[in-house]
Amino acid sequence: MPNSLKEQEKQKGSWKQNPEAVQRDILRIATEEFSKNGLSGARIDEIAAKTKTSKRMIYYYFGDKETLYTRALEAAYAKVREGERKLDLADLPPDQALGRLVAFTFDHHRRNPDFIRMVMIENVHHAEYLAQSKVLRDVNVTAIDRLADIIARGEASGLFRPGLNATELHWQISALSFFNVSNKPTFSALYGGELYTRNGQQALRDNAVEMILSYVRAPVDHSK
Amino acid sequence: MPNSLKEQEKQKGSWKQNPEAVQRDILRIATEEFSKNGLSGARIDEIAAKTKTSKRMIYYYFGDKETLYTRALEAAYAKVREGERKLDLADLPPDQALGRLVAFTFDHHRRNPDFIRMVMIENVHHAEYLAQSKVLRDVNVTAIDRLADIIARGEASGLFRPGLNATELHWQISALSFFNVSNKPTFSALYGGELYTRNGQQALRDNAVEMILSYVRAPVDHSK
DNA sequence: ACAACTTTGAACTAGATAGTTAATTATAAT
DNA sequence: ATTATAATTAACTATCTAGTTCAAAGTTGT
Repeated sequence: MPNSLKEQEKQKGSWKQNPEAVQRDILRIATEEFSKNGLSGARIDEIAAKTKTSKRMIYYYFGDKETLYTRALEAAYAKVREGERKLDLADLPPDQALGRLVAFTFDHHRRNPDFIRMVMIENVHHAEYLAQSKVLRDVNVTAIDRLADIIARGEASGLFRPGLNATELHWQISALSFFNVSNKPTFSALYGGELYTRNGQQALRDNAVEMILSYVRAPVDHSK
Repeated sequence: MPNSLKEQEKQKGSWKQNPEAVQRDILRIATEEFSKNGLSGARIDEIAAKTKTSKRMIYYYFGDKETLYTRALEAAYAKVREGERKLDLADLPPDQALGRLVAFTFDHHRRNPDFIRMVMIENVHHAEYLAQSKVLRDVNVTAIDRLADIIARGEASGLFRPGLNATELHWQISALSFFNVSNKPTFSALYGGELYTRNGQQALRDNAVEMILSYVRAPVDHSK
């Protein structure tokens, strides 16, 4: 019987050293598993089985389960915030910039359900691991800075009402974009999947853009 | 040495039968523990220790951990939807009714973090337990019905724009109210606690009301 | 009085699971 | 060549934890 592929791969202990790749591999699988099953739900043996390497190496590089989870959480944040940097809004007029930011955020969250689930899980854990991570504080302020810039330009041009708060606005955009992904399972189970069809999602996104834009624009007197 | 209180309480096996109370007690503690630690994070022994009764009785009445979790989830939904029934909006003009509904929902979610956490946890589990529960489907449609009524009255009076969708509107109100509680830990950790002070929460609530109201009102032409 | 149900309490089991040990081999940099 | 680091493999341990069993006794409705 000729050598199977597996035998060829594992042939007589020959391998390359590549610490970064091994750690990336572990981290990728760990993110999948934690995101799918939660911190206590995920199994180290299961993670090990799905990596190209072994359980031993997980402990070699990460020490324990909680550290692995923290690293996976950090990596998820970093990856998502990295994806956001592609967006350049500085050249657009403030209302268009904001509309595009909302639409982008909505889509971006939708494309990264694993990240959303990591954040959900971290919230279930009262953010105790995130709170201990020094890495994470810095990555996230950029989101606020970008909004502050748009607000400043909007107010200066008179397009936006005065007194807007960047953190509040970020909260509102996040709420609409995050909930859409985080609560899809229960919402669909209770009210059907209409909002999660292609058309349903497009409507929710357009509505989100509209809600945010009409919120920031100088208010119109409804009393007359 | 005289009888201690403990000895008096447990005196010579004499007790009242009260199956409902025992089950309620178990369910109350179970909700606390599941809500705090998640399904796999919660410990049956811990739940048992905090009840007035024993682990044996948990299995006597609920069979296994997953059933206990499902019952706790059902009870949490029932309790919260019950609390919502106090609200009577039929006599108010539609825009006031809607504004009051949004403000109420925002506050109501805030007052019931355990419920929110149960729903978060259920979403982490892809709503698999909720999906199997027959009880839960029915309890939740009333929320939609109430909104459909407000929309109908609003459209008829010309106060609201045509074409509003009750499920979409419910989604929007839920998103703003739910996210506020569910993501408080990570949001505070990343951006500070300003939005979760008394003033911050009041602002978020007022903004939510305003966002929803300006969204449903007949649109104003901004182009002129 | 009888039977069905409820409650107590504690010890026990079987399996799962995070983390370890140890012996060994290969690689890469100097 | 030497040495530190990277990688492999597999068995092992200690603990935790869901769920069970056993033996008994009190309660309640009929």
